[in-house]
Amino acid sequence: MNDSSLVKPRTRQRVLDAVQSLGYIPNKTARVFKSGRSHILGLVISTQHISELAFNAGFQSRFKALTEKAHSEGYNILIITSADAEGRSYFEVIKDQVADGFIILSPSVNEALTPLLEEAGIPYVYNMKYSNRPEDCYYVSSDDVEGGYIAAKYLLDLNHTEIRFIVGIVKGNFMPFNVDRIVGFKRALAEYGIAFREEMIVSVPGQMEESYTMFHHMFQTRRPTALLISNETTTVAALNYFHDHGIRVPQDVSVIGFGPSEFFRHLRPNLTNVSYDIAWSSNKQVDLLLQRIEGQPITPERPKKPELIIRDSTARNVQH
Amino acid sequence: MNDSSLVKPRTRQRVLDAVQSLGYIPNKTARVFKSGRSHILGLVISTQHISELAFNAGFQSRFKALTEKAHSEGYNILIITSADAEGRSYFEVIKDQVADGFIILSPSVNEALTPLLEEAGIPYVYNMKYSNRPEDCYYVSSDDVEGGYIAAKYLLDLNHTEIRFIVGIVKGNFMPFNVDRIVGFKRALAEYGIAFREEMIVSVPGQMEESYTMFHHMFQTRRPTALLISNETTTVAALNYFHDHGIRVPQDVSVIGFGPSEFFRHLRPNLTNVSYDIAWSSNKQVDLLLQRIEGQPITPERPKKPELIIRDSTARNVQH
DNA sequence: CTGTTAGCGCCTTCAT
DNA sequence: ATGAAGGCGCTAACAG
Repeated sequence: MNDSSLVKPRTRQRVLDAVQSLGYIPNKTARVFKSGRSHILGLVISTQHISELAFNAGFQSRFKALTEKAHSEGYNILIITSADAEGRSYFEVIKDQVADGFIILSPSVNEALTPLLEEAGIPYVYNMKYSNRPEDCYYVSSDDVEGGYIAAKYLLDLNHTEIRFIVGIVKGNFMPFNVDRIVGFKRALAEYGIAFREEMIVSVPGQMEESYTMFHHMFQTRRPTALLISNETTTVAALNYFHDHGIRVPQDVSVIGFGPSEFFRHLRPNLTNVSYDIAWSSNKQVDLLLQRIEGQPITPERPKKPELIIRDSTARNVQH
Repeated sequence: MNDSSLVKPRTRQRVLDAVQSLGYIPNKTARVFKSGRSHILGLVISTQHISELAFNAGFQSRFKALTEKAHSEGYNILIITSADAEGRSYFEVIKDQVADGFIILSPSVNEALTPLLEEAGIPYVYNMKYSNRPEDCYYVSSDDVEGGYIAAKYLLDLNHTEIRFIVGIVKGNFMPFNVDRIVGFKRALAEYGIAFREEMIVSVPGQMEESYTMFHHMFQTRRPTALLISNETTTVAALNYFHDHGIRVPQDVSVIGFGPSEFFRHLRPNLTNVSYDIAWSSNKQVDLLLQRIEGQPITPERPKKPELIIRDSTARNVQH
C-alpha cells in the first residue's frame, strides 16, 4: 500500500483489490503514533486574535499565508488559543497538542515559555523577537524600526509636525514591534530637528469602540494634522469617526496605516500605508519551523524592508 | 497522573515528584492512539474561504464561533483545505486527518462525499442542506427563504420595484442558501403583485474586483433603485463603487446586505442587513457533531429565523 | 491499594 | 518476494 519497491506488481494489485473490497482505511492515528509525525503545525494565537478577526487584516493575511504554505509542504494548521484566564499557561496547552511544531503569534506569551519549550524539545517559531540574545534566532519578524521611520519621514516631508502615533496595547504593554516602530519614528523626528514629545504616542486597546472614542477625545481637543496608526481595526475606527464628523481625509488630516496593502486599498479613501511582506515572512517562518522539526541546521534570515505605499490619505500640510 | 481515585495521596505525590524531576511529558500521540480520541475537529473549508478571508465577515464569525465553542468543549480546530486542483477529493484529504469529526463548510463539496463519509463511519456536519432527503439531518443551516423574504419585503414596503438581487456563484452554480433566498425574494414579489424578471437576479463571483466591475456595468445602463447583496465582499465593492462615483446611499440607491450585523455596523454608511445568528448555529453544529462522535442519538434543530437590522442604507423610493 | 501485563495498528526488521 | 514478529507509549484490566 505504501508503494514499496519490494512488492511484485500483481501482489500489490491483489492488496489494492482487497483494500477496495473491504473498504479498508488505514488508521491515521496509528501511523502518527508509529512514525512520530502528525504533519500538523500548531498555530498559537491569542483569544484577541480571534475576537478581533473582522478587521485585523494583518492576522488574516498571516493566517492565509501560513495555511497555504503549510498545505504546500504537506502540513495542516491546528488552531490553538490559550485561555490564560483559565489558569493554564500556553506551555500546558501546547504540550498537550498533537503537532510536530508550533508557530507562536500570540503577543501575550509569557517570558518563561521559551525555556520550557526548549527543555521539552518542542520545535517552535515566534514572529516577534521576544529576547535580545543573539542565539535566539527562532523567530521571523519584520523590520519595524524601518517601518516607523519611513512613515514618519514621509509625513515630515509633507510638512506635518503635529503627528500622533497610535499604537495598540495588550495588557498595558506595547508590543515589541510597536516599540521598534516608535524607535524609527523618533529617529525620523530627530533627523528633521523636531523635538519628540510624549503626547505624540497615543496608546489604545485595539478594539473598534475604544478606538473610536479615543479619536473623539483627540479631535475635541488639540487636533493633529497627521496620524500614524499601527493597527488596522483602529484605522477603520479613525476613518469611521472622520466620516461621521465631516473631517476630511486627507484635506483635514493625513492618515498612514500599517498592514497589508490590499486591505487598505479597499478602504475609502484609499489609504497610504506601510506594507510588510507577510507572505514572505510566513513562508520563512514555516521553513524555519520545518528545519527545526527535521533537526536541520538553522539558516536565519534578515527581515525584508517594509515599503511605503502612497495613496490618497496623505497630503501636504497647509495649516497655520 | 490521571487523577485516579485508586491511588494513595502520597504515592501520587511520589509520582508527581518523579514527573517533575525527570521532566517527563506524556506522549500525546500515544494517548490519542490508545484512546482513539484526538480531541480535534477538522474544519473543512474551500481555498476560496481562505483567499477571500479579508471581507468575508460571515466566514470570520463562523470561524470565531466554532473555535470558541470547540475550545469550550475541550477540542481544537484543524484547518483543512482541499486543493481540488491537485486531484485529491475532499474524501481523500479527510480520511487522512487525525480528527474525531469534521465540520464541512465548503460550498464545493462533491455529491459523492456524503456516502463515502457514511460508509467510512466518519462523523461530520454540514452547514448547508446538500440533500433533500429528510433522513439527512447532519447539517445545521439557516432559514434563508425567510432571509430573502424579509429583505425583499422591506424594500417593497419602501416602494422599490427596480430591485436587483446580487448573488455569488461558485463554479457557475448558485449556492444552496442563495437558491433559498431567491425563493423568499420571489415570494415577496408575488405578495406585492410585482412580476419577477430574470434580470432581477445578478450573479457574480464574490471577489472584490469582479464585483466592482459588475456594479460599474450595472450603473452605466439601467439603474436599479435598490440592491440586495448576498455576499459581504461584494457589498464592500458596491459601497466603494458608489463612493468613487458620487452615488449616494441611500438617497440614490438603497442597499441591504446579508451577514453579521457587527460587520455592517462598521461600514459607512451603516448598513441595513439581514442578520443570522451564526454563533447559535455554530454552537448547534458542534453539539451535533459531538453527539455523532459519541454515538448519541441526534436531536435535529429548527434553524433560527434571521432578523432584519434596519440602519442607514435604505430609504423610501421617491424616484419617478 | 499497588504492580504487572496485554494490546491498540502500524511499520521495520528479520527469517524464510 | 513474501510472511512473521517486535515494539512504539499509553491505559485498562487483572493479579497480588
